[in-house]
Amino acid sequence: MKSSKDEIFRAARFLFSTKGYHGTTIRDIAKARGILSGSLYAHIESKEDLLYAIVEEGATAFLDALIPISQSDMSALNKLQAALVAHIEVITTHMDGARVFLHEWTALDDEHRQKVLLQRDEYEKLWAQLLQEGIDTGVLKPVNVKYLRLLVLSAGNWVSEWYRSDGPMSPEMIASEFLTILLYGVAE
Amino acid sequence: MKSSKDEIFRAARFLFSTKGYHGTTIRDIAKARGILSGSLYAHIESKEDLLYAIVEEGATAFLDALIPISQSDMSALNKLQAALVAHIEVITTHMDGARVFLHEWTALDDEHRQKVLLQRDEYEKLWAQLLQEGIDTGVLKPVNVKYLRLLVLSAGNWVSEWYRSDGPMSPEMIASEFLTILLYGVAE
DNA sequence: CCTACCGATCGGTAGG
DNA sequence: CCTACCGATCGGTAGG
Repeated sequence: MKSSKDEIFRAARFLFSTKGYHGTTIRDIAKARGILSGSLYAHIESKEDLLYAIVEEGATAFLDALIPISQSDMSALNKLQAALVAHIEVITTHMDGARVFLHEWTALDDEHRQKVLLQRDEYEKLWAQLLQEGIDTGVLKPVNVKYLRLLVLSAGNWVSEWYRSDGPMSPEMIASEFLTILLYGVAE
Repeated sequence: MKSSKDEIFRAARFLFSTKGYHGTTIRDIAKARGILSGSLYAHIESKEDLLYAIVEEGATAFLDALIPISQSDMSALNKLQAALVAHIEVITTHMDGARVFLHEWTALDDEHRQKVLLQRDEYEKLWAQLLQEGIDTGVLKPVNVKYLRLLVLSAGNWVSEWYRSDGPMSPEMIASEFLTILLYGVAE
């Protein structure tokens, strides 16, 4: 059962992802649903509230995917692999939401932005722990964890800039190729 | 000699980078220069023209840094190293312009966007050639060049999201650490 | 969800 | 670079 509210969110997610929050008007969203702009306010509180709901949803999707992996009893290497697959799968299966989370959180008001940054900090902390575990157990070289985390998440996040669901690369293939290069390098 | 026009460009670069093109008003830019919005039009043609000038400047900075490296007679490995350093230096020394180029080109009108995308395509082609040369001369493993280029540039581009000039990492250190991980991997 | 608006702000211009 | 505007559009609301 898709409610009107769901459809409004879907339209807003797509438009915010494509044209940005400030580049999207309330009338754009209404038009995508075939209604007039004033009618939106039966379903939403404000444009900013709509943005926050979408960004929060994105942040939560990343955390919900990583937390069970982080808490599992897999080996450090398997955790790393599972986490990279999960990260790229969140991006590729929720492209619009992930893109809005990654790029449009700057448009949030102070209070909402603070909340989202706390979620992002938690996500980054879990990744740092996971990589540190790999180093501590001797499966990863003793590199600077902050650099490594930045490199992994940088490459992961940028997938949202070029991934196309109708392209030749599946999420699993992307994650697998990235992981192989990261683990073993490209020097012959 | 800094002209008024230079100062307007500087203010616009900063504001577009921080709040986005659509999130920045012509009055924001004027205010940063201590003048009124109408007065801007003695120096610029339109808001969109200002955006294009800044985005084009960013695209050209990346190309101007890469082309001499690409055409030099360095070894493939030295080219790769020099190209990564150059890419990260363009980002870190022109943060605002690079960020506007990387994120705000979507706000350009069709004609300007096409021109910028041609520059981006050329940049990516040079990188692909450079990596292919590494594979052909046997210094890099025969991995999929497209994946590798995406991984390298993804990690490189995302630097624009977290780099702070007052932070602990210099551009050279970032490039060096990234290159070491990419070449030799992190698996122990 | 529509009709019918509102005040505020937008990018931009004419004439100095 | 300012004064003084312009028409268009913005996010949002009252009352059905």
